[in-house]
Amino acid sequence: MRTGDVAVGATRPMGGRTRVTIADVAAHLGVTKSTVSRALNGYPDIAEATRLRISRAAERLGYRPLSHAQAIRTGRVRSLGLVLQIDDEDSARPFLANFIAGVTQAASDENWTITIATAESEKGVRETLSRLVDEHKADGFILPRTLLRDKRVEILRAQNVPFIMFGRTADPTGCAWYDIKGEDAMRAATTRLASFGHTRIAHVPGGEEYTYSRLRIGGYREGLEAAGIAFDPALIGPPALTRQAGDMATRALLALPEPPTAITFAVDRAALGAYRAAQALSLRIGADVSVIAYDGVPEGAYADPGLTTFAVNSRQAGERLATLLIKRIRGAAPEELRELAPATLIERGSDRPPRLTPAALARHLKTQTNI
Amino acid sequence: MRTGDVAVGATRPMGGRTRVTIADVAAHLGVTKSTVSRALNGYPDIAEATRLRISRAAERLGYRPLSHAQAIRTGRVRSLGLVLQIDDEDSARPFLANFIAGVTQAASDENWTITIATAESEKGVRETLSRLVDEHKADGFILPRTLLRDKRVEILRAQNVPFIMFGRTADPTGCAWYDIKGEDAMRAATTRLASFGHTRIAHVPGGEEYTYSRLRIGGYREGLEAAGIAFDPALIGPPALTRQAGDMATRALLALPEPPTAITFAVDRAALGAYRAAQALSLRIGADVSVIAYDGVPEGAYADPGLTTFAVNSRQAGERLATLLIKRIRGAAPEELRELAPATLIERGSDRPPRLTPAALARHLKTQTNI
DNA sequence: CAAACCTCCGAAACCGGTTTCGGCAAGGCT
DNA sequence: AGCCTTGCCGAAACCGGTTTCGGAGGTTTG
Repeated sequence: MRTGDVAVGATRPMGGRTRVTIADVAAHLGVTKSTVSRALNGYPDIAEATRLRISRAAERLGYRPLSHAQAIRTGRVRSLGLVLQIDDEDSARPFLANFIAGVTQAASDENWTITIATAESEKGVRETLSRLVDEHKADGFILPRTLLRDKRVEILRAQNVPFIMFGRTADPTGCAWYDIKGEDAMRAATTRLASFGHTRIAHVPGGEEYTYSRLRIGGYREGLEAAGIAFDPALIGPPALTRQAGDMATRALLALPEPPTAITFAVDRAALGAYRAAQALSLRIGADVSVIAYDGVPEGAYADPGLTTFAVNSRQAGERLATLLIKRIRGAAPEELRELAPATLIERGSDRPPRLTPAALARHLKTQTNI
Repeated sequence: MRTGDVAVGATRPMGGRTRVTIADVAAHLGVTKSTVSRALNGYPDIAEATRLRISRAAERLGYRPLSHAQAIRTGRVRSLGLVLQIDDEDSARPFLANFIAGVTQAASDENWTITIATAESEKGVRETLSRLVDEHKADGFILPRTLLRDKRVEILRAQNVPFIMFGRTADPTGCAWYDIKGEDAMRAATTRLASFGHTRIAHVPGGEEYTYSRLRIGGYREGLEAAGIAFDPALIGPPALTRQAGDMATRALLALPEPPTAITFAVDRAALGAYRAAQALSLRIGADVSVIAYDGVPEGAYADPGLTTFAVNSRQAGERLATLLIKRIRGAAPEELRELAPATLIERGSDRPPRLTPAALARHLKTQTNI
């Protein structure tokens, strides 16, 4: 085939003109493939002059090694795996775009790529994860939404595949992770509310199977202690991850004999449910009942009043996770690859000094609901 | 190495126990690699009995071909490429999770994977796209957010790389696409408003560089015509893609001597800006001014009153795009790979019969603003 | 019964890289 | 001068698959 011949239509599977291979570079310079390979990969037994000559020629000829051709010998495909669970309509949504942006950014800085897959259930996630591992589609995996006991970890550990978790776990042996200090956020939220004069402060946790949930409850209790407020188990509401559940949890807490005048939520979305509950009970968020939550979903800004929350920088999380994972794949010990980052408070209007005492609030609620 | 030997620590780059290769399967059966390969890939010159024997053995031994090992000879990595532009804070966000879910679902049904990358600018997108093409990280690409004249198309066409667009384009030669009939939606929105009794109906288009924008304006004009309303160029507002821009566009339209009592928006997010404008002008959406938009973002449901909109099923879009692209990669002609799907109307409270005539609305507005 | 054809599979080349091994030449050491 | 290093690179094997080529054996045809 002469140079300039170009496949027409779909004759050639892909890539119009023939690729320039390592053999082309070698022939062009009158050296062997092996020399080119070693020069380009920084082996020590190549003369500096030769290395320069080769890398310049490679550059000029536009030589790009095929990562999958390299992979067959090296066992590295230069790709990071990410298996997302997309179940209920809106779970991972706001989080996702920035997170992916962060991950891909860090990855492409090292000239790696991301292989992404989704599943609808935990079981589905494990199955796709296994498949990707079997077919070696990625050199390592990022595990979002870490559970207290996470079967994904068992799978990867058994196959000896590098991974990093977004979130801590119950059994940390051999695990690298990046996590946000949700416990600090919840402690700060609680002391903040206490400093406003609240004495009955409730907490609505997230999903029990998640590690973060336990941590945030811990932070809440620390906050109470720091403020000198006795912990009341009744003020731990039922777990809530959705608006609907948050609505119910809020109603349940307000129905207590001595209701809270402030509620901390482990999850923004649940906190938005409190707005609904408040409206139904003719209560005003940020006056009759204060709210501080965690996540930083955009909807919080559009609520009325705006939701005060501890926002996580998910773009940065993605970036760090990717860089740490690459280090892990390159051999770093997992114990050295653990990072914690703070959440940042976004003050809006949902947390204010209490307008009523708990007792007055209870009386007020009695007049509203006619049960 | 005896069977049972397992690499400890990070000795072996990945995959604890040695992989079972095609040679293992062949040896186990006393045939050659080539026979196994042909049997598994459905070549016609393998006896049915042999094929069965081989595929059963492969199954039992847990043999999984490495796609990158196959790729080196076949030129196919069994991966779909997706380069996302994540620029302004919240552009692609709600769209993304479901879209990716759809794409990955369809891809993994065929045992393909998705290689994803992001960039912040159009230029960045083109650069990453070129890089992925050069390194053959994917066999074909999905191009979201098609522009009227799209340079990504030129890049891929030049390299003869298969692709499919989410959205139509000005020059369709050689292009496969999937798109939502936004023009139909806008026509329906307009006739619907007209049927409510609105006579002054405005339209706020999306970004001018996008194909859809032009199409939706066309639909709007068709709707006017069908309702027997004369087109008034003054009622085409400035393009708006964000809440902020939608706010401004709404104010501009309402400041007209004969203001519209209804506005159609090419984009939900812009329509949400109208709520702000209305509040500032003491107007009630769904009474003083009606609104119908397009996209189906979740925030629309939480607006008060809820935003009536034409929602696109982005999960389905992802699914179809992936399946069509795979067909394209397998050699189907692009002309046969063009699909249009309808948007579905979600009726909420933002579109109602007008409470005031345009003249009365204008008078009302004069009393509000003291300029 | 030989020639011509199929059917089915083995042998070997091939894809584009990496890595091992060994050898040549120059330099250092006694 | 002879020997031993050391630096540098070529030759060839290798990775895990796919694909071409050809040939053995059985079947059909003339």
